[in-house]
Amino acid sequence: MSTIMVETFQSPLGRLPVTSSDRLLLEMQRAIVEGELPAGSKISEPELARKFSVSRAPLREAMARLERCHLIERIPNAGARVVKLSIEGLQALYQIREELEGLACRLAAENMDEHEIEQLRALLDQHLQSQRVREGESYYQEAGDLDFHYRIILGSKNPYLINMLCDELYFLVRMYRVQLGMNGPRVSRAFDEHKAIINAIASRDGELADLLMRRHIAASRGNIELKLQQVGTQHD
Amino acid sequence: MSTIMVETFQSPLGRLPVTSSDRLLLEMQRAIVEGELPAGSKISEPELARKFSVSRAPLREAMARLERCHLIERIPNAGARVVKLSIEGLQALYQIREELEGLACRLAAENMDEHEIEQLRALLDQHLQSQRVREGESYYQEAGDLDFHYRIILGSKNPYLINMLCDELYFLVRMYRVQLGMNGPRVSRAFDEHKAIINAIASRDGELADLLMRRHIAASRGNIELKLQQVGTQHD
DNA sequence: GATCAATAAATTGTCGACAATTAATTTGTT
DNA sequence: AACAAATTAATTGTCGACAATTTATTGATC
Repeated sequence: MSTIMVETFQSPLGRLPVTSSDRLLLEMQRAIVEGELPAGSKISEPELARKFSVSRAPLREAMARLERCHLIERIPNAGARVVKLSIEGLQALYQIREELEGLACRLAAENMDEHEIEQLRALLDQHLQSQRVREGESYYQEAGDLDFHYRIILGSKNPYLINMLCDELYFLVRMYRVQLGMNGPRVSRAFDEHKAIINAIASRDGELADLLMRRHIAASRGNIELKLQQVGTQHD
Repeated sequence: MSTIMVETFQSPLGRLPVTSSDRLLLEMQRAIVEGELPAGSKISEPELARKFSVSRAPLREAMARLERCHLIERIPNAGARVVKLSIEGLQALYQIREELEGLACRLAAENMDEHEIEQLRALLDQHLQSQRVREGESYYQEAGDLDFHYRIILGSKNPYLINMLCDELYFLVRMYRVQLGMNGPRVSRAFDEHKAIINAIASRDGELADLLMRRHIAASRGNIELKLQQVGTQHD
């Protein structure tokens, strides 16, 4: 018996989108992360249902899942709003991220096989060849940085960890990244940090990989904090 | 202006149950955790809807939330089953728990105020006076052990951490605990470990509290692992 | 008798409409 | 004119029915 293994799903669903509510979820995740549905704005069920040409049933199911990944906040009988980005929120989020992705690195160093590590190296080389990364224009937009973290998390082989990071926290992380951006010298530095993390994993040094990932995430947070303070003081 | 603050919600909802689907969620969580809906059994939407005298709409919303806390597993167009308990699942779950509750302890040592710590001590004293705990019969059933971990997690003051641990992972943890039980000498040892953790938090030693909590959880896991192996070999 | 195809039954996903709750508007009073 | 209460409008939560998909059963073929 031979089955054709599909490439690792990096879909937020863990599967191909089959139902209406699946498609809605993906579409709304994108819209919120990219700011098309502005942070803090109210979500009208009838309006969105018309916009996407579906009934409210699958829309509400999609919204339940959006709430799960912290992209919207619901109050019973009152409605839902897109989350707001804040420094406190960022710090609380990245505190968790440091811990969990550090753990993911440690586990990845134990559990990733040589082939997966090789693929990860290839991915980084691919990023290096990208125009935008070389010019320090951006990194976040590429499936790039995301994919790098994704693969390490998947490499941990812990289903709960994978679920929490890839399905729940990452959209919010991406929302901060996309709306407050990574650019300038941080881009190439982030790239170098990724390299170092892979090397640690490849040499099966989980402790080091853990440490490097924590630093990497802390640096990334500092970068976004600065931007947040800038836009925060803009409107004073 | 004076507002009356309600006691910390230890409701899984973070609020009082207002809607039908809220009540359904609580009821089904209890039923699954206590094994009334047996592990691995299929869930029939029409049947359960009749049983609880509601339509399928709120039932499906409750099921979406049950999936979120890993109590059921759904396959699109195919149905949902109650999760099965396994050693691999337990290990993956407790691996996360060690990390996150360790973090929670560290943060709690920083962020809990004196009053909260005092309340926590009072809670433990209360447990000690409980008949069942003194006789080593059980600990898990009390809101007891749960409440202890709950309060520390709440004490971390990190909303994402609180959400992940209290709303998502804890029901599965309780399911392992309730169905595979804690009894015998482990009960009083667990109590002593709780005491030590509080002391560390009270002396603002986050590092120690972290360490002690990790050990506490690891010990608890070992205890459940033994039980799982027993029931696992029973049916061979 | 076993295997596969076709049909039938059951279950899930989606829809439109109604009931309950909340928010907005209007009206009346100070 | 400002505030409060009552009414109106809008939104959310729930329901029953239909459509699409999957599972079970039946029947045909080798």
